[in-house]
Amino acid sequence: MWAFQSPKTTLLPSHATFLPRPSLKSPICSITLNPTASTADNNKLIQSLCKQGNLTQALELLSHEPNPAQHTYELLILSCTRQNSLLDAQRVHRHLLENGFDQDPFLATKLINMYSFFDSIDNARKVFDKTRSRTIYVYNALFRALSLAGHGEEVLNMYRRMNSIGSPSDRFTYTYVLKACVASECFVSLLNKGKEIHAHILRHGYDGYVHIMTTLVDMYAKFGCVSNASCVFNQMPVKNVVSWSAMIACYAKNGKAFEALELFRELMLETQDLCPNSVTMVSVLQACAALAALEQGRLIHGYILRKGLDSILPVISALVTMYARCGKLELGQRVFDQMDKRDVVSWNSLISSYGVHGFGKKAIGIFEEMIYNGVEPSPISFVSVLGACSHAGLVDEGKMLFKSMHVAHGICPSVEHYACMVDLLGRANRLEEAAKIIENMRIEPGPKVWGSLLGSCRIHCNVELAERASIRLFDLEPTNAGNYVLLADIYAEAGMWDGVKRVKKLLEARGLQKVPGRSWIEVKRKIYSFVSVDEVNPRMEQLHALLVKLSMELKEEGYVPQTKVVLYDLKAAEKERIVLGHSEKLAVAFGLINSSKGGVIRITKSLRLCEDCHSFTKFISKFANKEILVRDVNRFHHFRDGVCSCGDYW
DNA sequence: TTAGGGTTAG
Repeated sequence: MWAFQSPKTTLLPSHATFLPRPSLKSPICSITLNPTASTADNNKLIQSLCKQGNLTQALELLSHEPNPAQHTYELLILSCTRQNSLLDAQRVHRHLLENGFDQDPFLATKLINMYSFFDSIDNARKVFDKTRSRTIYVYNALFRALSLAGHGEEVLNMYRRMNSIGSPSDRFTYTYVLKACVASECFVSLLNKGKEIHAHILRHGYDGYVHIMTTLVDMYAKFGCVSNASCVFNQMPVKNVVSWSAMIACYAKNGKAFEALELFRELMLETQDLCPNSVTMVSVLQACAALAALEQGRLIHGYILRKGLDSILPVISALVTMYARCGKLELGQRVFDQMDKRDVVSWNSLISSYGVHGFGKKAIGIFEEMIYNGVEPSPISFVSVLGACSHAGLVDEGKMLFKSMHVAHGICPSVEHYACMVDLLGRANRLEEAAKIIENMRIEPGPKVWGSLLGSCRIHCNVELAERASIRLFDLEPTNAGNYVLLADIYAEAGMWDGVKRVKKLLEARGLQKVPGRSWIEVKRKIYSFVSVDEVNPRMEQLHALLVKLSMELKEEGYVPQTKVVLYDLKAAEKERIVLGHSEKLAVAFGLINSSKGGVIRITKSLRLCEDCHSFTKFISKFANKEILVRDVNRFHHFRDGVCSCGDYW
């Protein structure tokens, strides 16, 4: 047996004593061997080298030791992942096979976890396949690895086989299998699988485990099934801060920002023993950003400072986004400037913030500054910067960036990137070029890409291309009412009333309804919401009266109502009455009544701002001498003195 | 031996 004596003997533990024998020099790492050391000594030495992080010497010693212990391999595997060295990991694996440990289920579990860490899923699978004694740990490790790698269906198939051979699941299995349901593209079929597993959990009495139930809340959240998620959450016998955070995140991510803030309020008021943490705060900030609830966001920022959560990177990135999305770009920039360290997500937050405010060149500048600072762009960096180009009409710059993605940064364009390019070209009325991009795509264009094209067709009223995109969209997303409405809008603008009727019939036949646009405004920390067809809102009469008065006055100043988007073949006066009731005009009127002199009116809209509201708000900003900030579904419009920051390009 | 929620875009 041979042991190595490290030159840094002071680092070694007391058991690593060396006999006074003539020593040999290792050619590789200049450490001295002790030929009399026992296997036990060698194992101890390798283990201590691993614990010290000295993987090179541990491996060198391993190559001379034919009888390493199970625990030695365990520490070596851990050390390889800590040092992020796949090559060393494979060396350990080979050694382990040569020494007859290939059927050890404990080490198989460790190896599967190790290969999962290195994203080497084929190797993880091979280890599982070769292990005959498949304990629940081995199964769980593979389920975890496959779920993380996005192979959800494979996990579910194996889970079925596992059940059929009578191999029992444990509480860990359920969490991994639930995760598998959302680790796949085939959402519809796997939602049903998730529901089946939910039933298994109830049947086998696992519904008291907080981890499993929280994973279940998260699974329903990721499928967009908010009511199922809240049902599970409400029935949980024990909830902790993670369960609350999962439910708040569910609301924040699924367009229920009001509910997210309300649940956070409940957490603060009704649970004395639970303290929100950084993860909770990120979702709460997202909800504030979605509602443009600046005052609430400021309060949350104060809470974050008091709790010392202001140095956590995801929290700061969410703060940057919150301020920018509440119209306070300069505050977002200030938070970013004060960061001690930044990661790619922080940079992406700032890039997209400038993007939604229409500062395309500035967004490109930040993107370049990020690279100059040694931060490699991520796929989302490109989505952000291409989006910024699109809002600002920077077509050539966007095309260059798109090209550089693969050439300079080795990132293959995904569906999201193609959707950005289609949007960029489409908005700039280069629709044929946009269609050409889709034709030449190397991957299957999904609904996002066709949706971008249809959106651009709506802006430039291109009936022929819109029909082409719609055929694909109605097939890919048969229940998305928004696509039908866009096509109907295009027909209406083109005066093709038969087409409008046809699409409306299709919408009805599929049991779908047009989702009305909604606008919000925050006044004295309270959020007021408006929809155009709101008969129960007690303020409606007063707001309508004000809008009629304003409309008459503005017409004298040159305002001409744009009624071409009304989906009915009606007389001009009737169409005018309909567009005057749009939700953002109601919010503007409410803001005029309730804002202080010199105060900015901030409005958020759930859809794209319509042309009439855009023109109306420009006039109001001039003749009421008001600064109005409207965030629509895509970007900001900053109205001041009769002009909009988008330059009428949106 | 293994587990749950979050960051940026669309």
